[in-house]
Amino acid sequence: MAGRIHRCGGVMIKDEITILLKEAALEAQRRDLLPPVTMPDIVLERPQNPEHGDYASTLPLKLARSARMNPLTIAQNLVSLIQLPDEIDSIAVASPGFINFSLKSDWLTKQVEGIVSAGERYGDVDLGKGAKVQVEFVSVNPTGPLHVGHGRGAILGSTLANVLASSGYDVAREYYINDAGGQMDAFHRSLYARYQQALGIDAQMPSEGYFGEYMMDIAREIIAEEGEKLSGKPAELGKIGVAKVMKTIKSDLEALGVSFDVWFSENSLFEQGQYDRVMAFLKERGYISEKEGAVWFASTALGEDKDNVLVRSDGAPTYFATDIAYHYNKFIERGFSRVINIWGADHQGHVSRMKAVVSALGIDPERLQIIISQMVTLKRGEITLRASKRTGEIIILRELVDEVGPDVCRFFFLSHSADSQMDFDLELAKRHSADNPVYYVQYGHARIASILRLAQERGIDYKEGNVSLLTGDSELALIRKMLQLPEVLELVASTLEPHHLPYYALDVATTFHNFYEKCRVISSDEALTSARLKLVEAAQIVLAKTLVLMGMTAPEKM
RNA sequence: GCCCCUGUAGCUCAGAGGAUAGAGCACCAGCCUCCGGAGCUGGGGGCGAGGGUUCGACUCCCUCCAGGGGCGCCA
Repeated sequence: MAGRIHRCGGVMIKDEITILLKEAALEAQRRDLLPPVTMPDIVLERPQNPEHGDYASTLPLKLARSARMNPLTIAQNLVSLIQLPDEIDSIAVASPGFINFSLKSDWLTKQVEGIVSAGERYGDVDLGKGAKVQVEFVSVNPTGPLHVGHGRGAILGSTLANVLASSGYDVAREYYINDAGGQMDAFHRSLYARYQQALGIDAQMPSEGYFGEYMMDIAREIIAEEGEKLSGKPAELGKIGVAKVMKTIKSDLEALGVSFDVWFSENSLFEQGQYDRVMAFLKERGYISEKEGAVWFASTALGEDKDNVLVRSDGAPTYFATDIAYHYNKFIERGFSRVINIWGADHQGHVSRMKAVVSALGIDPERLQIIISQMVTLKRGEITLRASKRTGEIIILRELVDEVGPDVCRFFFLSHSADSQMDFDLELAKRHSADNPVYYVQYGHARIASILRLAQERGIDYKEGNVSLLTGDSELALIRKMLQLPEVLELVASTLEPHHLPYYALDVATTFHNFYEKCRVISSDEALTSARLKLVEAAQIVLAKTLVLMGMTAPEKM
């Protein structure tokens, strides 16, 4: 049993210490060493200064006020009640009221075995307990190729989905295809105009149409495949066009390493009757009103600034209306316990009314989490490249991926929090490609692979390696860093902030490179060689896992 | 006018109310008889401004300044 706890690494020991503290606090209250005040949440921190141990608690500081006691006294009282478990080397009290825990180094070294035997499952945590969660992302209208902002959402979503899957959730990755509505209409009419023009007929582009050059390319492609037979059949032509655009979108996403489990069609909401059911549901509950010839959702009744149109006076449902049906489908008909949507900053205004409507549907709005990723502006040196599909000045995602590669793309986008807007300077990205943090991390992995290759060539079997020989500072630092992986996963999964991953990857690579500099792995000392090879293998597992979660490659050679 | 996001080192960004605010790049000075130098070690430099809450604020609240986005019977 003890072995199992060790195998799980940091999270387990962290939880163990938390329980220890809580019990000590309760015991202190029983013994009147602490007044019967309500207990705050016990959180363990990772002190930045290694002299302060592996974990620290500020519980005494938090209790001081309500208990009307000196925090140092509380700390000392608590520590006196804690029995030192095997894993812990020492518990120290530090001013003004910290309790610092240091892990035993032979416990630390033993964890290397745990990492190696867990393999690629190392770091996984069971936060979700199998709960069904949907991550919906990208969901771009099939009216043109993806631009860089969409790439950001794609990377965010796919990484988040990876992390949630490793955190015990049953994850579904979904792309919502807006294949209905006004913009689709504009696309059909634009394509038909281009089709006619390509056939030498003088046709007018609709004013709200799509002027990008790709529209002409699609029209020519269709002519090459189908000839003139689609003249007079704009609907049929549109269908072929949408299919072509979707194919491009899929392949652009694949180039970025992004895939989906479900491609959900907006049209299907009408075909399956979900749309009608939801509207009836809302009407029954009095959320629907009619004025000015249109049908409205009474958002103001739910605290919103204004009501929103569901059905336009021309009878066509709005995007909002179909989105309501879509979310009804997600929560009620498909039974997701949590839904995470990743939207661009231009959809920010949609957030609160969507939450309002979800609660109108009788669903706890907390179950809908919306991540807004701020804008991306692409630059080439000082020149800002504006992305707009309608004007045709598109900065295609594919162009970026082809220029800098998917790994650089993913790492770069991931290392910014979704809340911060970002500039992507193509020139800089290319100029810095040699001393890029991406390569720093991947180089670490390749270096490890090379060491393990050499060991194999020399026929070294390190299975029996004795990890307790790993007592050097740089060796223990590497182990400590590796043990943080489950905590990082927990952090990312609970905050839905994948940007912590690249920073962790950088940290692991740094501690590994540092270890490599200080410790020769393959040497004449056979016992030490075996022990260090085990450590190196564990480091490879951690680095590879982090890279894979980020959707990046873990190269054996560079 | 209202709403959302942002302001941290020369640049690009991290920082779950806690101890001496971190990383990459850039700059300066060092490190190769040996497993991959795409590496390692050291150095200089920073929380937009002002109030407040707190034992303690980059972090929470308010005001101001600056930048970005949104306020359609578009999506």
